[in-house]
Amino acid sequence: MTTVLVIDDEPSIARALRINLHARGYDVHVAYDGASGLSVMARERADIVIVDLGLPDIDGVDVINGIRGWSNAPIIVLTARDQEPEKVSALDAGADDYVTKPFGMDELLARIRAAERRALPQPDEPIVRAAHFTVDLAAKQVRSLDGAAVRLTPTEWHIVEMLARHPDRLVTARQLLHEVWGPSYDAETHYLRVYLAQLRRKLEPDPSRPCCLITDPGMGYRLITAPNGCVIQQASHGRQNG
Amino acid sequence: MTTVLVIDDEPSIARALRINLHARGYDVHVAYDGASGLSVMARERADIVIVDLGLPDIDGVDVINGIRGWSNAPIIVLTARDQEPEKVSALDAGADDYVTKPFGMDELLARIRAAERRALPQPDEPIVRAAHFTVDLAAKQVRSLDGAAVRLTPTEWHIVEMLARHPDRLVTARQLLHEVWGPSYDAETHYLRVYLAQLRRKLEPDPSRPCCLITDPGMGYRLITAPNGCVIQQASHGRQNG
DNA sequence: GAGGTCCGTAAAGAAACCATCAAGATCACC
DNA sequence: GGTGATCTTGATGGTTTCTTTACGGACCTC
Repeated sequence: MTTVLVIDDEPSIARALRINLHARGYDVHVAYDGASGLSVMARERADIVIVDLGLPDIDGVDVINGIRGWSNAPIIVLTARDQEPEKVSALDAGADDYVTKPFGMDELLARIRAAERRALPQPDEPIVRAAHFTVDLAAKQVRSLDGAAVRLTPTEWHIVEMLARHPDRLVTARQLLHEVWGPSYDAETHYLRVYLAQLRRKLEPDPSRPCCLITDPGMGYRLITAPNGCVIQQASHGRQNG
Repeated sequence: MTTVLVIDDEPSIARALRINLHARGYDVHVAYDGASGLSVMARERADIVIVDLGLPDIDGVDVINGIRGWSNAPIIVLTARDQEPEKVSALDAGADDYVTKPFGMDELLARIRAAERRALPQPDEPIVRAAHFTVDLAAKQVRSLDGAAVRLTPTEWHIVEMLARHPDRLVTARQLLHEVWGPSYDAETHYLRVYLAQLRRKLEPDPSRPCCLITDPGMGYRLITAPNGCVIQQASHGRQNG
């Protein structure tokens, strides 16, 4: 269940928020000043914070700073102050959104949903496994099977990345040149020969007999992936897992 | 460099955005209708999208849906429509923020910064361990292995923080410059060389042979993490880090 | 089998990039 | 106003990367 912390000293607003949020399945905590807001946040670890700027004790921006010191939970400012400098300072302090009173409850709820959605973990980019190396697209890194990082130049990486984003599929020379060198290099197929040879020297056990970086003569290149349980001749102690 | 795509059919708005964003170091693309907006997005992979709802061809919500089909880039709606149902449907379609015209440029820029900030990864583990030091992201402190705090200048910390937020991942020079010095410093790669040398002097046992703060020539920098209790072996024969 | 096209390999100069030292500029603070 | 810390900028030398040239082999066509 998503927990929302409301920090607002206006009882009517706090009450309206508690009722509406609770009706939609949120777990709601309410604090009526900044100090108790910070302490409730520390205790309850709310998933989302809604904070007024005009609190009786602490300035709202300091509340934002206090939370941002240790939490990345989305913070939505809900306040009557509508001057631009206040919006800017609140947002730059770490607030995620800024809604001015009077506000529409449906809009606020939609903004809460947007904040929730952003907080969901983003799917990671995959790691593409070939028979003798792996391509980690997120880390921009190629590792040999023993886990050692292989150093690639920017151009080399760009080519491997392009191939790894289309595993086992044919990538035409034109596509590669277009993506790596730009639209006016479509005819420089020789660049590819030079760089593919370089990559095979770095990544293939027998560069003259490539088994991962394959040439389709007249067509282009493709990166052959290895099935997960793939048996490699040596490197038996390895930790390649599913 | 952060790339912003503006989809708006009002020339005056589009022009104002282009000028202001460009002046702050963003790379700006402009599309004047939904169809070309979607195609520019597919081609340029903008980091942030600003979209009007009242486009001449496609409805803005459909533009949002079209982008959300394959991209998680933050989308900020900038429109004259201020009815609540439209806000709700745009936000629920996947928009991250909703700003109504007339709008303050400073506020919009602050909302863009907030969207950028959210796109930074937030590691769940607040302490990142490298072979010879640890980075405590919550406490904003670097400690050497014996537990002594290492004194870093604000800029030095900012760089270490950025690297530690992407442990083992490549961080490009542009990303670092953009985050630490601001959007208009993307070309000042020399700053990075100076500061990385400084950091290595403070954090690496042999600064001329870094093992934690690694340069990938032409690509960027990387903070190499160590598993807990890892014993570092002397560089045996080779010279490359693994 | 001659000729052409495509591919793989090697190597060298040019260009871009990086590490380092050090001095000037700026700022906060006393 | 002086002082120390920090940030910016310049200069130099070494290294890496990119581009280009050259050559030999494989394959297909005629």
